[in-house]
Amino acid sequence: MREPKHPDHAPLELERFLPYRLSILSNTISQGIADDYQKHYDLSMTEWRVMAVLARFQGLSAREVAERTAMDKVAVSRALARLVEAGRVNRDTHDGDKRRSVLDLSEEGWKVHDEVAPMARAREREVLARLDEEEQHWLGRILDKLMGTP
Amino acid sequence: MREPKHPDHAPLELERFLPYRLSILSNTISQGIADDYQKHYDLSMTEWRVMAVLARFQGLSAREVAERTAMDKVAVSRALARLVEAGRVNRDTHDGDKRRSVLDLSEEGWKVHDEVAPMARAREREVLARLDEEEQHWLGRILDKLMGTP
DNA sequence: ACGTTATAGTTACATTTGAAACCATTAGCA
DNA sequence: TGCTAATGGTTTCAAATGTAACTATAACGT
Repeated sequence: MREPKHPDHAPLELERFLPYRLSILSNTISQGIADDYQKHYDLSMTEWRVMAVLARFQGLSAREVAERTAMDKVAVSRALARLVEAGRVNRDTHDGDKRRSVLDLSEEGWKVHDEVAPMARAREREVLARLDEEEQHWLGRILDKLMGTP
Repeated sequence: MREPKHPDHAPLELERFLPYRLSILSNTISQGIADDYQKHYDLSMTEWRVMAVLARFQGLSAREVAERTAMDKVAVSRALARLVEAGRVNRDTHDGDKRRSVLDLSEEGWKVHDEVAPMARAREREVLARLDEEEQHWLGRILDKLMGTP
């Protein structure tokens, strides 16, 4: 194999580069979880995220869903179209503002949620199980800090 | 705002869910960096990753690039097509195995690399600067562990 | 040497995603 | 009130991506 050397150019070491590593790790984990339900429930990751926030916050508008999922409104619109079509989400119109929708999981939606959520949690535990107590603690703290709004 | 409550369903708290948080963080950081060069250099993130590994390892084949970037071979093929077209990468054929290509950054490619790499590194530093020494240490250790192959 | 299998890489097609344009409705304000 | 701007949401079109099929070359086993 060739030598990793080119002194006068200071090449980037991709495999030590934080953004790259985070990207690989994140994709690996998220894809692993998605594989658990995508095929079996015909449910995309974006759709699942929408369902997850609707499980916690009932009656949100599409815009509010977008905020809470960090997805853009087009993605949310599309996810909702499929979810409503599949009978997993009920969509009403807001009284007094006909632009807004009022979203909720349907019975069927709750059923899916109650099966997928434990799977997702189990996967999270598997990942965390690779770290000891102390590392888990620091990870939480680091994420809080990096994702804070200073 | 509505109350986050639905006791008999144990909804997932997305904003505390590790895979979700990692995904948001990773996308925010990577996109921030990409914004630095995408428009200005007409260079996609995948193309940049290919250039970065070719800066470190000269004469790789496309398959080897795929391995080192964790991209699939189709993505690499497409990135290379554009990079060669743009005159940023030289592609030769391997002596003794006409299937393999032998890839290197061109003069022009090095020029781009030498401008983009410092920008990327600066961004990484900005992120890390939000953590203190100890946190940086733990982050590195945690990533090593989570990305290891046990 | 010859037929089979495997590998490197590209192409074709379908699906996903993103950006901008686009309705419909509401808010702001003269 | 009536006009303009802003907002919620969908649609449209182009670019990005994934999967499978394909071509060309090389490796393997007999």
